[in-house]
Amino acid sequence: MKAEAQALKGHLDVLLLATLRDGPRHGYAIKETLRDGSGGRFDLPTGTIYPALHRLERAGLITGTWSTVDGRRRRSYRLTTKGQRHLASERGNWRQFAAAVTALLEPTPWPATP
Amino acid sequence: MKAEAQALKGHLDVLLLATLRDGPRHGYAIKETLRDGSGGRFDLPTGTIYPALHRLERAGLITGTWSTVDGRRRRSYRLTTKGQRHLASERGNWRQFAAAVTALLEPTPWPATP
DNA sequence: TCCGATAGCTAGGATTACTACCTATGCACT
DNA sequence: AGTGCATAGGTAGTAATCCTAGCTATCGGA
Repeated sequence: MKAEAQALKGHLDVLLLATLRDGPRHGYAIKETLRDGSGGRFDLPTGTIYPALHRLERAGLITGTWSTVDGRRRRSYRLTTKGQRHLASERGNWRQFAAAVTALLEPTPWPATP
Repeated sequence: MKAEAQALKGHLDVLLLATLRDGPRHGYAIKETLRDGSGGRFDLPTGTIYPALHRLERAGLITGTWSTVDGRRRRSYRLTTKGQRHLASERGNWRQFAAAVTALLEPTPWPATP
């Protein structure tokens, strides 16, 4: 398994929710938003995306509706109210997590906190 | 399982290596360094620490040596050359990962990039 | 006609952090 | 003397989740 793989653990859900911030999207579009929004870094296989979306839907954070566009079945997902709240709180959580990791990795004792 | 738990996945190894940056430490001291260095955020159980250290040793990133201090057995770990290289590259990796996640989470289109 | 992009899906494997438990020493308090 | 806590090490088994590998299907272009 790639090293990159494990790094996402626990953060994928927030990222998926974030892609729905500006309106509903279907799975494949979410995948592309994630890829493009990360500069190609998070180019996840559909085998990662779809199960994760089902998980989020089961958790009541997103809801999906079927539609057909050009003969292609699409399932559009949007954030529920619960999902919006969750996104907001997880965003704060990420900031703290990232700050803690960074602090441990780069112990630059600030060049003088005035 | 706690949400916090999954968040660490894939990042624990780097954090453990980082605690050895300034010299050898034994497992319990590593646990404390992690706890204190993260403001109490990463207060990991020994059942997480020790297996992870064994994993890192198997991978050749750290080496441990037994000693006895005050009747207590201690296993002191230090970074190998390979481990130092790994830490350096993973630190860069973390920066990029964190930047990508942050970019996706907070789409603040900078207030004007001059 | 075949291939790639789009669009959706599942089963099973691999990894990893956790819970829960165990042993043992030294010290402080009762 | 006995109890509990911090220190110090460890294991077995479980849960979570992301991946690989595979599947179906439509549409447009080479």
